[in-house]
Amino acid sequence: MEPAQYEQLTAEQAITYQQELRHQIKLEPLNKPVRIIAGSDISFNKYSEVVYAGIVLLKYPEMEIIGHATAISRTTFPYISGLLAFREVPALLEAWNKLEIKPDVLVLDGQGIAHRRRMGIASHFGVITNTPTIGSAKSRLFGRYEEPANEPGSQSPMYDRDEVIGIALRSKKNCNPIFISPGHKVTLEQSVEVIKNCLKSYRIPEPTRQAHILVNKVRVENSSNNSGIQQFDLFS
DNA sequence: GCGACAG
DNA sequence: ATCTTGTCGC
Repeated sequence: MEPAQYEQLTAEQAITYQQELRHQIKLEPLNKPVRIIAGSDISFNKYSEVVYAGIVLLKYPEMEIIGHATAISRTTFPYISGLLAFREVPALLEAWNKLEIKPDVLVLDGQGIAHRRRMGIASHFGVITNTPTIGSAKSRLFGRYEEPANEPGSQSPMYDRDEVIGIALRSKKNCNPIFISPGHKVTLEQSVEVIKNCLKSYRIPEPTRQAHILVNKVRVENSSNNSGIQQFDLFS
């Protein structure tokens, strides 16, 4: 199924589709060393169907920005906990297709396999694009965990029954932890290692933090003109 | 039925 | 997610 058709799905059909996609997830070690990493995010105005998607490319582990791509799209698929991918993936894919260079791994703002059906947005995007992905969420969606110690680097596993599906990581002292889980084509251990190497002095890892800054800038610069799509002035 | 609930 | 000023704590 094409992401452009997600709009037509009912919540029930979306769940059925997740059940099919979950069988395609491969949590294997990364093929090659990470040289380029990317972060993605979405932004939108409240009550608006217009969504601003963006992906930022950075050198790893320097975290130097080397490029980006954005896309302005629309969606009517509502935000439903557990079905986030159906609302955000279509726009993210548009930005993804505009990238001049594809990263060795992509970090998405949300869960990977730390999801009831193991199909968080990171796993979903990774499977349909056949790309290594990592989920880095600001809050928990699913899974049980013990609060990690209040010390940078402290972590504790997230469980579904007796299965480890992610880790709660204290990325910064006195800040709530972030939730890391592999999306596709990467292991949980590598996911944690990569994210740790992406941390600066902020709670959020650089790829996702920069993507967030980018999409908000694009939104503010574009939502002033009522069209929702790129506007060009004839002559000037 | 009640509480939880990525962005 | 977005709307928003000040304010508490390290």
